Amino acid sequence: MKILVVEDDLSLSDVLAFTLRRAGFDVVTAHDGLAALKAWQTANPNLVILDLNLPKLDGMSVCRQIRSQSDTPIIILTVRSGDEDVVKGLELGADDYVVKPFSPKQLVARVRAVLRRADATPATSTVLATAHLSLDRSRNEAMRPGSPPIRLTPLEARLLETLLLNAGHVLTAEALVDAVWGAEGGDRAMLKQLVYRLRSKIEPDPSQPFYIETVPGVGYALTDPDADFPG
Amino acid sequence: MKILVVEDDLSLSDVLAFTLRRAGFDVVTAHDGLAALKAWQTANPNLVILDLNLPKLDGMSVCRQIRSQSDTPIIILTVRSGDEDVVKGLELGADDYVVKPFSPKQLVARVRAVLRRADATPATSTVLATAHLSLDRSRNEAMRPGSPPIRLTPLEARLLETLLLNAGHVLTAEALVDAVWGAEGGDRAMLKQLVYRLRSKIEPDPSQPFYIETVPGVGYALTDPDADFPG
DNA sequence: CGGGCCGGTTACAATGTGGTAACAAATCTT
DNA sequence: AAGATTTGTTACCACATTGTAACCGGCCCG
Repeated sequence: MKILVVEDDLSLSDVLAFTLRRAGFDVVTAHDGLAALKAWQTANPNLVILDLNLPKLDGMSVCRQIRSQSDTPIIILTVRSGDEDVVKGLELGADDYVVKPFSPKQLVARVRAVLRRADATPATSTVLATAHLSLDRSRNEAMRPGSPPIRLTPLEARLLETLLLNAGHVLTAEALVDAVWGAEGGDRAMLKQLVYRLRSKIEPDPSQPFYIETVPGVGYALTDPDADFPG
Repeated sequence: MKILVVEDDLSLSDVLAFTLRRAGFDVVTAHDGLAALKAWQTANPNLVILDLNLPKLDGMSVCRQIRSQSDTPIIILTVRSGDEDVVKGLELGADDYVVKPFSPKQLVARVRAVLRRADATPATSTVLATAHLSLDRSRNEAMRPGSPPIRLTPLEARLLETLLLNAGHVLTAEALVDAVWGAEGGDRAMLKQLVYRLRSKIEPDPSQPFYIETVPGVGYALTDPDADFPG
């Protein structure tokens, strides 16, 4: 996975590059808008992290340019908080945004969430599975051995996918909301709702969940017989 | 939990160390930038509290250095308020900052908040244990060999976590209250209550506690068969 | 011997959280 | 355009969690 980081503050750019590399990504950097576009064309990254105020060509324009030619996921980096800049960035087609200051962990989490969402879309023959349960991501169907496939709605499928990708681990409500709805929209109450709907489809006895475990005050986890002992 | 305090003002440094130790942390101190880096490498702390103006190597550089090699949480300590220094520190990857002058309680609260945020995220081995008892912090479950897991409430889990982190050592009531409830809220009476509730869940015979020992007039301690014999 | 302090225990109220349900708005199908 | 599906919204209930107070018994100390 290759990430293009566009940030004019060199020290911050370094920190970002370091953090992302340590998280296992390839990183390319650019420090102004024009260089960003050039780098984007030559490096063809899977995701762009984009500061909004840049020399030579501002972030908005870069975002618009990239969006007009592809649907590479874009995460906007902005110091201004809580106002229309953010909204505008998202309107331009950005997939998420992070407001400075932010912690490295937070950024990596967002990057992962966006990438997961992005490559979940295409109808590749993605089948995720544990011993008990599998999900055909191209058809949005959940299957249990010996039972007919169950049709899921897109949101339900994304939720189950996220749980499946972390089978055996507890995911916080916040992480799940992020993974399913992204930065905008999404809410603990809606997650509750969605979990309920998913359970009522895949749990043989919804009143006593077998697959989706609740961890009160924390979140949910998918039961995995092959749960990995720490390593 | 080990904390590295980097502060050149010796009297302040002493106060910090004392405060943090009383709150149940291990503390290592350094008084200039170079010593800080050295101490960081050898002590490998879970969190760094970092003054910005230091002799020999300034705080910014120390921060950048540490950040370039790990994501140990960093809290910046600064006397300058409300200007870009703080922002810059945060951009370098610090996780929080505290402006002097500050109250010890406030600092401890920030430290706890940052630590909680830091280790709430990953799927690291969130299992603490002694020979008799272990705690899965991600699920808030206590386990005794041969018995099914016991579900704990968030507060109970935090209490047990604190005890477990200092297994074999006596913790004062005050330290425990601080650890569980943070700077605000919390009360000796509530601790009594919480200890009772935790005991009734994990002690086979609550009337004769085996795990959680009471030290009258002082606090509580968790029994640890591997308590540190000197060496 | 009696009072007061301390910790354990019990009871209860206030609050929070998750599960369930019903309904409206938006979207997709046909 | 009509109907079905999906999603967002709200409300409600049951129960868990937490905070608060009171009570009891031992123990120290005068």
